[in-house]
Amino acid sequence: MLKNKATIKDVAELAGVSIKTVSRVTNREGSVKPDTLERVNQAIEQLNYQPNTAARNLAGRKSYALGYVYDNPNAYYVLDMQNGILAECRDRGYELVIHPCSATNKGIIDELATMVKRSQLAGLIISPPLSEMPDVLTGLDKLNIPYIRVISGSEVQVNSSPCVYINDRDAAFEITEHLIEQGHTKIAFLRGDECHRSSHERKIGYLQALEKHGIQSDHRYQIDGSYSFEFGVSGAKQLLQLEDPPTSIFSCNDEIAAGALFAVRLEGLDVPSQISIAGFEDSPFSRQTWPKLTTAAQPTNVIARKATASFIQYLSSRKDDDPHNDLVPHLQFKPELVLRESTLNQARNENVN
Amino acid sequence: MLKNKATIKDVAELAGVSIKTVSRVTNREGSVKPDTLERVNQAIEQLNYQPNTAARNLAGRKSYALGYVYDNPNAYYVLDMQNGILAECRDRGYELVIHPCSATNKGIIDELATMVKRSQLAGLIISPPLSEMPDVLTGLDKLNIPYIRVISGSEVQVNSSPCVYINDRDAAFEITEHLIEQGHTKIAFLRGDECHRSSHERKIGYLQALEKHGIQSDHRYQIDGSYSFEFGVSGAKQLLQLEDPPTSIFSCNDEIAAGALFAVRLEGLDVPSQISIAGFEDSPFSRQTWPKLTTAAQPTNVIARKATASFIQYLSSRKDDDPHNDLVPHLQFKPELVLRESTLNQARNENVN
DNA sequence: TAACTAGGTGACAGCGTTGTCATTTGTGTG
DNA sequence: CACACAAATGACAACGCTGTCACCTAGTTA
Repeated sequence: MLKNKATIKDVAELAGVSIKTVSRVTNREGSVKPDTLERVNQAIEQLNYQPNTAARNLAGRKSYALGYVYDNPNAYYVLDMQNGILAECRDRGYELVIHPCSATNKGIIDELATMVKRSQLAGLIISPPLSEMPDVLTGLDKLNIPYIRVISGSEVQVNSSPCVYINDRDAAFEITEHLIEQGHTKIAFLRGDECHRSSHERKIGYLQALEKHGIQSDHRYQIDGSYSFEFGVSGAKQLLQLEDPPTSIFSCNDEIAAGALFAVRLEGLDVPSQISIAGFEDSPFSRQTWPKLTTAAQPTNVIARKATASFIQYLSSRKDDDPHNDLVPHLQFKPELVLRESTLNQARNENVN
Repeated sequence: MLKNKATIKDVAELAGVSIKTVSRVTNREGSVKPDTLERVNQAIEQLNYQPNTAARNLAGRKSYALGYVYDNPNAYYVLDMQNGILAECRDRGYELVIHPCSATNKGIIDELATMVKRSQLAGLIISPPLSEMPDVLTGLDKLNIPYIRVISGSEVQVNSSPCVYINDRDAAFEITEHLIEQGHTKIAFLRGDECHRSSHERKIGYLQALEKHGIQSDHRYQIDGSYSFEFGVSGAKQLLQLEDPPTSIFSCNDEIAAGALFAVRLEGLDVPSQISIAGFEDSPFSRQTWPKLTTAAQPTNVIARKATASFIQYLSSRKDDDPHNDLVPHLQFKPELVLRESTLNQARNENVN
């Protein structure tokens, strides 16, 4: 296929040194006299030598590959994460190994361990819901596999592993407050999957906003479900059948909101004049409805990139014998409120695009 | 937990064979007696053995890594492809390097060449629209980089590179014929992106069905656009404004169909009793509408998997000095008609789930 | 002067797998 | 029964690199 590349031997021969010395140079180990260094570098340049990664990995030492582990049904989210991670990896000369898996799989830890070993991964990047499962994390800790995780959380947990916190709680608080400011007091909440921490965080934010504004929390308005269009439809239907239905629905994500919107419009209600609907995530769903959805934007791509950058930094600086250094990265992001027509009475816009 | 991973030696010992025989099994080289094979496979399973990629790459002249190259806005499609490829790669002990890129980028060939070299890839898997761009293909041919591509096409092009053909044409024919059987004669067609061959193939199928049944093709009913929800909305609106609007709309994919469905229902029309709508692809969109969409299912995951399997087989069997052997894989798939409520007058179902 | 240091350097043994080629086993033939 | 020939299997040397450890200088100390 491609040209046979120069090996370390060729370089050594040309520079008149042993292969070990060449290795010292390429790995910046030091202990090389300046003029030897010069000669070797010249030979490397002349032959356009690039160390063979396979041989390098085989022979031992660290690897230049990360793994991205996910179990998330949301294709948009996963691809956004993946693209962000990939962008940073390319920049830093790292490889990325993708690993979709099933969180319910009992042998998940073995599976991950095998993969890490096989591909000689330097560490793992883990997104929800896997990143929020204690068993998985302690399993990895036990095996001493480094990882950074993205989770839903409003506060940094000190002394824990590298982590990126998405402050869903405060963002949900803001969305709810926005609805209250629009004059709503009967605000329903459609919650996503039990196993996603974001479901709970967003609900907490919702409840806190109600409390702050002295609105009684009403259990009939709070329905638990899953992050799906279908639940949005059924949840909204259930709400509308109440003798005193809500005037607004805050859905735990855009997919649910799209379902709710669909169901509500089928009942002949106008959005937002008769009922307001808000989502969360700023996924394509939120723009592919009419009216477009008010939501909270989490720039997943950017988050993934920054997380990856921090993680790489962390990996190369950390000492194996000193796990408790102060360089453990803890990033925080808060999704931004995005106001659109689905909750804005005054700003109705008939244009779908 | 198995900190020390099993090597080929351990497997060989447990199975009572030489390491070479184990290698034969893991690489499906053949020349292994059934009962030996059985024993080795059992040992592999028992030890949870996974070949070390670094060692393989080093030892063999070939590499055990593939690249997946895509430039496709459809997250569901990309992820389906990716998961399928990945599943097969895992089975075969191959690594996968993901490479999202921009088809409009002028230096795309250089970009791919660099990546192939850096990651020592054995070959590339390419999906539309990149797989349908002649410049890209000839560029890769020139560099002698092996690839398999997935394209929309109804006929095998002999003497070309490995290829997977998705017979969109015949499937579109069937969908159109189904609409005709339902009594429709005013059938509109909303076409997707110009640069996707599938747009054209599906339209050809549509036209052929009209012709076969003696229905005059009407240009006012045929609108070109893009694979997006927005186009579905605007396209449908445009159709409904005709003084003689169509009684059914065949959309080039589910996203367009979902948009069309949305627009049509906003106009107060009932689906399917007043107007029928069909999509294509069987994406989640097709199930997240009400009524659910009639569509054509292309099992992307399976297709990706089989394509990968053939490609690996091809790569390991092919001789560098004999590029024109008869083993060049040419797979064909035809999307299956999926009948749902959006086109079935008799079978209306109020249940959204 | 001998002994001791430390900075440079090289010889060599793996790392886990595949390729090559030799060897063993089985099968059909005269 | 011996013989040829194919199928199945194994022994062993790569593959390109790093880790270990021994060695060789000079320069320093007592």
